[in-house]
Amino acid sequence: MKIATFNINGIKARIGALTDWLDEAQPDVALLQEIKSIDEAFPRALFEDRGYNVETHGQKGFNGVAILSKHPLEDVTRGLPGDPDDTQARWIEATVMGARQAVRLCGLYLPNGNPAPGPKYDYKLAWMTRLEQRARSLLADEIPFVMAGDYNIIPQAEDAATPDAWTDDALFRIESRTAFRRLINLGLTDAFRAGTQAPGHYSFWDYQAGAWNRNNGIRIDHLLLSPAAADMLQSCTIDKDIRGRDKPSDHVPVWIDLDC
DNA sequence: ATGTCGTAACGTTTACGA
Repeated sequence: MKIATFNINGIKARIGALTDWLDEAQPDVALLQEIKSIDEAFPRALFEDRGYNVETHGQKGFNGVAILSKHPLEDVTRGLPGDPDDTQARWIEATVMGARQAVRLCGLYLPNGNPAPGPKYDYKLAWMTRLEQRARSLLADEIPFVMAGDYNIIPQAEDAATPDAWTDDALFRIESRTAFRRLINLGLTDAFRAGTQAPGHYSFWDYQAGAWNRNNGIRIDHLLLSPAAADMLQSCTIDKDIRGRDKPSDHVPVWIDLDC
């Protein structure tokens, strides 16, 4: 089963680029972030016509996540547990049936957190504490799971072309990286790092200052796998070439092949 | 070159978030 994460940076502006990629890549599941749309305005027919089931968790103008799946989606839930006052649309879950077993899919758009320090950074770190609690709960459920999305975390220096430029940034500050490490220390696998330790692999290039042309990127879009899901991992691929197309998102798709 | 996008709004330009 091909499961992808893709921060599309606005559905209205990305209809062409997104449908082109879907038609070529043919993922079974696409976990989308930053749809920047309310649910009612999401062009679901575009994807239903291509054989996808569509579940959204949107809000006006900002944030918003969605799941597209060629297989039926069951037990869909919206919102990361742990703070009833959190109104930001950053989390959606659903269960999909593989050939042999069910897999819980979690799509996430982790807060950016800049400027740091400050209230936005505090929100990011608090959100990551809730994320860790959700991961612990899912581990206890003993269902294989995938937590995929825009983590807004550069895990290590090898994941940035110019790590020194990110020292004080919320994406690379020690508290952010430590919170990401806590997820890994629970036993979760960073799918991309299961395949290579090499530097120079990125999933985001800023629109500014010719970042793409200079390959000044960062790797911030991740798929974390529970131990049972990691046992089914066949490969993890970054669709880098998507960034060079017309009207691209600033992120590219990252996907795994899961033998489930 | 305080460098680019996407979205919203008392819109024809500015503010905000990234």
